[in-house]
This record gives sequence, C-alpha cells and structure tokens, in this order.
Amino acid sequence: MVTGSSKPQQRRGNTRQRIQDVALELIAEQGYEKTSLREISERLGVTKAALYYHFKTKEDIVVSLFEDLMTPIDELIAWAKEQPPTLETKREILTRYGIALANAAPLFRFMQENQAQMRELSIGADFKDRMKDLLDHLLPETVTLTNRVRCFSALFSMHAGMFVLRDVEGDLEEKRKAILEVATDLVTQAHES
Amino acid sequence: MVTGSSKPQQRRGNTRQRIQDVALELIAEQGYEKTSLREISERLGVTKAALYYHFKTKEDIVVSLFEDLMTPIDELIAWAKEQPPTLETKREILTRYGIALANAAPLFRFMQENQAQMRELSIGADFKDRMKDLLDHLLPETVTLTNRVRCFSALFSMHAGMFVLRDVEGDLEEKRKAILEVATDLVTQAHES
Amino acid sequence: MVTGSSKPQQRRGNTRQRIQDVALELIAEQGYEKTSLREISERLGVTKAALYYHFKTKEDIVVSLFEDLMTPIDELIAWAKEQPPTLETKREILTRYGIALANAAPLFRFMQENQAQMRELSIGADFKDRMKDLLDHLLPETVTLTNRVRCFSALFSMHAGMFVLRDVEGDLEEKRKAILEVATDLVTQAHES
Amino acid sequence: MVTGSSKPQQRRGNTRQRIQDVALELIAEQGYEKTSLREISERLGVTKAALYYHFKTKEDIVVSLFEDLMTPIDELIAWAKEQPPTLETKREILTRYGIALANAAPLFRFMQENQAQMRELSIGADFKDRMKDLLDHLLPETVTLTNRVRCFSALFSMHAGMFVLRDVEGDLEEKRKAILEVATDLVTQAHES
DNA sequence: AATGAATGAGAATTCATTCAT
DNA sequence: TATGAATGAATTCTCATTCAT
Repeated sequence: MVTGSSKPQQRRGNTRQRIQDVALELIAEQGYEKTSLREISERLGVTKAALYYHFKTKEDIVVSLFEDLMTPIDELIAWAKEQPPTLETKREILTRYGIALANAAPLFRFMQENQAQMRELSIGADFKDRMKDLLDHLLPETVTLTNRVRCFSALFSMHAGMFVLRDVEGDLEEKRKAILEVATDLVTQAHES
Repeated sequence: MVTGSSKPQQRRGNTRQRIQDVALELIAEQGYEKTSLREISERLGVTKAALYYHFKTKEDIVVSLFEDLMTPIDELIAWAKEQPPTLETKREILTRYGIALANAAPLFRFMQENQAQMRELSIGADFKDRMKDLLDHLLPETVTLTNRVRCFSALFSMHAGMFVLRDVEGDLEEKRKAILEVATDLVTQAHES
Repeated sequence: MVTGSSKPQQRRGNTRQRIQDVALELIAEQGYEKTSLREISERLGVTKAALYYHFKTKEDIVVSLFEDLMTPIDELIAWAKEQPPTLETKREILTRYGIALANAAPLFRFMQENQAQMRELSIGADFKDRMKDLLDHLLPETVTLTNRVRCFSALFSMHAGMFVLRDVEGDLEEKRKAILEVATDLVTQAHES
Repeated sequence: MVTGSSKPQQRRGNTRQRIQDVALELIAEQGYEKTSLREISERLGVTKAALYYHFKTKEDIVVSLFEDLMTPIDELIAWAKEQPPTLETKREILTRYGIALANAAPLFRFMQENQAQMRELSIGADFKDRMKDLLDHLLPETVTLTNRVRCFSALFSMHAGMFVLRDVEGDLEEKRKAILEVATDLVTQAHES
C-alpha cells in the first residue's frame, strides 16, 4: 500500500515527515514502548489509521528515523576507510562523529537511553556494526586491551555526554568542545602508549 | 509431590526472594515494559496474584531490587566523605565502585540499558543523586569543564564497560582491570592538569 | 449475514446509542459496580475494546446517560426562574418534574437505588445541585424547618414513588397521578402554614 | 468452624463486634461492593483471614448487621399487631419507628443509599416484607390509592430524611421532630380523607 | 483466635493493527 | 490521503476465598 518504507516521496504532503518528527520527540522523551501510536496521532491531529497509511508498523516508524541517521555515519566510515590510519585521521574521525552526533542529537539520545529496546528493534544490530567499524578505525596498530578500552571509552563518552551534559551549567558549544577534547586525549593516549 | 515433577516445589519462605531473582533476570534481558507479571509468575510456577501478595505493584518489585543495590553505594559515599580529598582517595573510590558494580552487574546493566525507563521509575532520581555525589568526590579542587568531563567519563565508562565488554574476547577479570585503569587515568589527568 | 442469525447485525452509526441503551438497562437492574463492561459488550455482540472506542471509561458511559437526563431538568429550572413564585408555579413545577421523571424513569430509578455509587460518580454532585435548586423554587416565602421538610418530602416522594409503585397493583398512570397529588398537597401545606 | 453466624457469644473477644463496627462504617460510606475485606481488615489491624474466622463470607458480615437491626423492628410490628388500629396507634408507630431509625442510623443510611445492592443481599427481601407490614399498619380502613401513597410517603420520608438532613443547617433533634411531624400529618390526612 | 501464603476468577484499560469507505 | 469503527491479545491489578499451621 505504501510505495516503499525506505524513504522516497516524503515531499508530497508533509505528513510523513511530521509523523517522524513527533515520533522522535515522544520516543526520545518516553522510550519506545511507552510511546503509543495514539499519542503520536493525537499530537498530530490525525487518526491512528493515518499513521498506517505512511508506515507499515510502529517499528517501521522508528526504523525510518534511523535510516536517515545511518547515512552520515556510513559516509564517515567510508571516508575513514580511504584515509591513512594516522593519529590525525583518528582525531578527524572523532570531530566528524561529534558533528554527526550533534546533528541527530535526539536520536542518539534515544539510542543511548533505550539500548535494551534497540536490541529487539532490528536496526539495533546494524547500529552496533557501525560502532564496531568506527571503533576499529580508532584503534592503534598494536592493540592492548587497555587501549581498546580507551578508544571505546572515547566513543562512548561522546554519546553519553550528549545528554548528560544537559544537566550541567554552561554553554552547549563549549561542553561539546570539552567532550571532544577528552575523547581525543583518550585516543591519543591509546596511540602513544 | 515428591521431587520428580517438572518444577520442584521449593515452597518455603523464599518466594519473595525468588520473585526478585526471576524479575531481575527477565528485566535485565528484556527491559521493564516488555517483562510482564504473567511471565514472571509463570516462570516461577505461581499465579500473578501471588506476586501481589509480596509486592504492591510491578514497579515495587524493581524498586526493591534497587534498594538492595543502593546500600553499598551509599556506604561508599559515606566512606568517601570521611577521607581526605587526595588523588589516592579518588583512586580508591573508583576501585571500590568497580567492586560494587561487579557485585550487582545485572542490575547496573539494566540501568545502563534502560535509562529512559529509569526516569519514570521513581528510584531513577535517587540513583542520579548518588552519581552526582560520587562525581563530586572525584573532581579535583579546581574544576574546569574539561576536567569535569574527564571524571564523568571515568564513571560512565565503568558502567558502560560492564556490559559492552561482554562482546569482547578475553578474560573478564582482565577486562575489568583495564577499565579501572582507564578510569583511574582519567581522574588522575583531571587532578594533574 | 442476512436476518436470520440469532442477533441481527444492525451495525450502522448507532453503536454508541446501543451501548448507552444496554448499559442503562443492565446498570438499572444490577447496579453500577456489578455491571461489567464484558457483560455490556457481550450483550451487544461487540468486543470490550469497542466500548472504549466510543467512551473513554466505564464511568464515562454512565455520565453520558446522565447528561441526556440533565437537560430537561435544567430547562425546568430555567423556566421556574422566570415565573412568579406563586403556589400555582410550584404546582406546575411538580407537574413538569413528574413528566421529566416519567420520561427517564430507569435512570431515576438507578439514581434512587444507587445513591452511594452516585456520590463517587462525579455527576452525583451536579445532580444534587439541581435538586437543591428545584427545592428552593418550591419553598414558601417564610421557611420553617417543617415546611422545608414538607417540600423536600414532596420532591423525594416523587422519586421514590417511581420505583416503589411498581410493586403495587393498579394502573401506572393513576399511580403517578396519586403521587403528584400527594406531593402537591405537601407543597400547598407548606405554603399555607 | 464458627459456632453459628446468628449472633451468640459475641462477648468473648470483642473482635467480632469490632469487625461489624468497621464494616458498617465503611459500607455505609462507600457502599457494599466498593468496600473490600482488605480495607476492613487493614483498618482493624488484623489479616483478612481473621475475618473468615468470625464470618463465613463477606455477605455474612452484612447480614449479621441487619439481624441486629431487624429485632427492634420486629418488636415494633409485634406491638402494632396488638394495638387497636386507631389514629393514635399509627402516630405512635411513627414515633417508635423514628426512634428505631435513630438508633441504627448508619445502617438505615446504608439501606437507603444501596437499595440496588440490598436486592441481591438476601436480607433485602426480609426487610421489604417488614416495610410492607409496617405500611399496612399505617393504612386507614378505606384505602384509596392516594392514601396509600400518603402513608408510604410518610414512611419513606422518615428514611430519606435521616441522611438528607445532614446537609441542612440546624439542630439534629429538631430536624427529627420536623420529619416526624410531617410524617404524622401525612398519616393523619390519610386517615381523615 | 488468628496469620502467612496463595489462588482463580475477573475487573478496567491499553495497544498495535485492520479494513471498508 | 485519510477516517471511523472495530478487534484480539495483552496488561496491571483487585477481590473474595481457602487452608495449613
């Protein structure tokens, strides 16, 4: 009935887009299970049935959100693949990743706060793969366990910082810079040890 | 009636405990919302109503789990309060926290993976307070934003490590040591910079 | 599919109405608490969930019944407000009230027999206000306690008569006339004393 | 297990009595269905199971309450039977009935407000019979429909007054007198017309 | 004279989903 | 491009009741 859940044609009416927006907002705030289609449709001023015109299932809505998100990360990974594995490259990866994160903050927050749900949400595995790819591009040539932890910690702190820092006073941009600095330090140390 | 039936009837005074065990197991695996009381009671071989004899609500079950968990953390905080704020103390805090984490791994994993749920679970706020307390005890005297991030990152990486490292090959104890090392490094750097 | 099956499928736009009808019938007979949504839906040949499409809660169903009932009473009160406070007016109030009562007999009977339930049913208070209004319009200018009781007794006897007289032999219309006569006497006496 | 639910032996421990007291209080306020055994036992500081030591079922508790109540009414009826059917006697019946009412006000209030429940409570029918008996003793020799209504109205107003007058300002004793006066008037009129 | 532990039945409510229009 | 009406399956929770101790 729908022409394809991938993502074309979302420029005709803007309803599809609006569903995604509202869904993201609610799900980021309340979690996947707690957010009902009724709630989404009510906030949109349409009926539940309307959602089913645009998406095959509830999960489909979330999946569609992540598809939009995956693209920049895939591009980042593709880019990283073609660079020499220097420290400079790794730093640039973190910088770029920080930008991707900032551009899709609510979605990352959702992921961060609903990891359990993610696991049964089909795209969960996809995302994990990406993270593993990215981690591999951060690791130094000789990988000790400690260094692996450092790089992982760098990546993870960037995610977590995204939403934890909301509670800390201070300018958002500065906080992002501080996170990036710490993450870069970690990767650098991994490289130098 | 004697042993030999599929599920041995170990009815004694331990039902409450058994409910907690099963609940923790299921909830850690599937998340809070996805785990129904039916599931818990069926796996236990009792009726749903029996759960309500021991706990007032579903949330109450989870809360009871966390109460057991809070105690060691509160003790750690109390201990920290009485120590001099030296780097040595901070390192010891991390070490002890690592032990607390290891002792209640499934519960921390649940927290880690269900942060969204935690927020509406009443004990969510309690736990956040503890984390803030603990973080305060890790911070150096002069706190720059970057150093705050470092300490936060140390704490958070310990949590995250708990469950992410399951996917990595290697001895569990070694992995814990590596995480503790990275966390200690982070706090040390915060202290020295 | 055509007529001939046990319950003719009169699905049209009338489901909401049918729910109200069945609910009134069952609730008048068994009381509010004793009447379950399962019972209502089964007698209707729909699922429980269908009820929730038309009404937000069980209480909502009852409230909707009473809203239909309130209108004529409100009109009566409005009318009374514009009349001179003569004895003639008061008699007319009783007459009209008797008609309203007869038109919504089952509902009044429910109220009469479930006053305890009414108190927690939200419309309970509303209705009480109406009764007080109506009573005020029946009172003579100089109100002794005894006269207040007389008027109250008049009003209340009309309600009670509604259902008690079912047990007494005789023509319904005549019984109504007798009740109205007694009530009118009471108000008249209040007026003359 | 219980020696008999009728009512002997309630002087040993006073628990039985206390159960009745609390049950009456709660049921008068909330109705029969809404009052749970859990509530009763909690307010008493005993377990639900304890209630079952003293009463066979929930209904049994209520029945026991009514048994205590029926006695004075039965005595009143017995007394009435032996009097000459004069107006004076009828007036005295009302007076005595008023006293009985006052002595068991909460129970009458329960009856008044839960007529629907009464019908399926087994003693419902019993009570109805008593009322009919009493009514018969109030009726004049030549009974017109109107006069029957008057007497019924007298009886009913006494009941209803019991609890409606709680909302009216003024001394309780005076209010009772006013009600009795109106009721007596009604019966007198029935007699004279 | 009472409790601790449990049950079976049932309640109200919510949800994702479907389909004819 | 939607809506109105409905469903089936599940959920949390409550209740009266039982019984061994």
